Parts: sequence; structure tokens; C-alpha cells
Amino acid sequence: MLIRIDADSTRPLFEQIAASVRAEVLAGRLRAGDRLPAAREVSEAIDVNVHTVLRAYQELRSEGLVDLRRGRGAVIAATAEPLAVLADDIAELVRRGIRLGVAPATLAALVKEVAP
Amino acid sequence: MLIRIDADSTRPLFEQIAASVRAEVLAGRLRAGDRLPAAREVSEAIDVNVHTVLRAYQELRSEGLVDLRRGRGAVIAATAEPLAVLADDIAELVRRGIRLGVAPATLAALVKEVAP
DNA sequence: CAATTGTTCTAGTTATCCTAGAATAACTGT
DNA sequence: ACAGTTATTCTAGGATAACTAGAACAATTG
Repeated sequence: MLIRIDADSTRPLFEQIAASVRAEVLAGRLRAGDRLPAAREVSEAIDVNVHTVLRAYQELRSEGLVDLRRGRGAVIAATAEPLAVLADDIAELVRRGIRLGVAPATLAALVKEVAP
Repeated sequence: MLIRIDADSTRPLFEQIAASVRAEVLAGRLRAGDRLPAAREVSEAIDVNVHTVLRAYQELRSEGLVDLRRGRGAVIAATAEPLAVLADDIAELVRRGIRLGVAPATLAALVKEVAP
């Protein structure tokens, strides 16, 4: 399955769902134009409420990663393509962090903090 | 003030407080051995409950960024030094992301996702 | 010994997350 | 034009996490 969640994690379900999709795009397994399974489908497959899945999809839309329209579903946006380009840079940063004893979660918090 | 928060943000207060400290360490304005203001002090300064401040401090301790002991207070740990080394790499990644239209928040979510 | 500082405990309020069901609107393919 | 698919919006309730408040306590410092 494309989307996986860990029910035991304290991380919100909608966040985990969105993270799954981001990771797929980053890895290049999902590309612009590819369609995500309908929210109802995902809902049944992973046993989570439809609203929760849709919230994840809407978060991805607000990031510009997917186009989301009724009747049509969720489709990876063209704006998402650059993500795959960053994959190596991100992996490299995480490697360096780990070598220095900095956890990815700490690193992520730092990235979020940097003011452009 | 060293620690700043945005009461209107949806991000938890204790997270914002911890993020402030991380950012200071990253920027090199806080270094190993430097002492953070006492929790009660911060509490009054930014008008947030003491427990909330302490929770932020404890999160930083669990990351190995500060030493936290009663009677003594919170002191930047030696293990936090490597953070400053990563500052340039992080800034560079964020720059590239922005040039490609990827928001720092999205980038952060990706960093958190990478499996070591 | 006195002052400082984090730790632990109980307790109550508020916000967020998740679930549930139903009606509605936009789009697709026939 | 029509039927089917899909997201959108609404109301509602329960569970969990965040925040606040006050108090007593233990370790450290000077």
C-alpha cells in the first residue's frame, strides 16, 4: 500500500498520511500527474475516518503538492516535481546530522525555524 | 529577549519555546556552558505557565541540547556544539527549497521522514 | 542555613484530533 | 442528459493533548 500509518505513534494520523505521500514524491515513486487513491478508498484500506484522510489531502494541497478537486480526486501537482531534486540534499543533511549525533527530528525542527 | 513566542500560532507553546533555544544555538548566539534563564523568569517574561516552560526545557534535554538539574538550571550541553556546524548546510538546503518553491515547513516534514 | 531552581503531584479548562452521518456541489464517462 | 464518483461542508460527540494553577518537595548553590 502507498499510504502507511502507525496507530501506536503519538503523531496525528492526518500528519502520518500526508508524510507518506511526501515521502513517495521525494523518492520519485509518485510523479506529477499521478493520482492518489480516493479518500474513501484509503479510509477503508487503513481503517481511518474519511475526514481524516481528506484533512491530510488538504494539507498537501495547501503545500502545493497536490491538486485536489471534487469529482476528480487528488493528483500530484507539477509544483511537486522539484521535491525529488532535493532528495539527495536532504539525505546528505540527515547523514551529517546523524554523524554529529543530531536526531532527524531535531534537524527538522531547525529547518522549520530558519527565516527566509 | 532570548525566547519569543507567537500566541496566535497553532504550534504548541512548549514547542515554540524549545524552537527559540534551538535557533539561538544554531546561530551561535548560545554556546556550550551558557545558562538559560530560570523557568520562572521566562514564565513571567512571556506570560506563560512555568510548567509549559519546563516542558520545553525537558524536551531540549531529551534531545541532548541542554543539561537540566534542579538548583542549577538549564545549561547548554557540550553535545549541542555540532548544531552550529550544521547551520550553513541547513541554510543552504532552505535556500534551494525556496528557489524551487518548496516551503521550509514542507522541507522540515521531509527531513523528519527520512529513515536513517 | 537561606535562596534558588527543577521535580512531582493534583486538578480544572480549553483546544485539537478523530470519528460519524448526512446533504451538497463539481467533475467524469457513457 | 444521466448516473456514478469524488471532494466539500455541516453538525455532533468522544478522546486525547496542551495549558493553566497552586502547592509541597528535593537538589544545588553561595
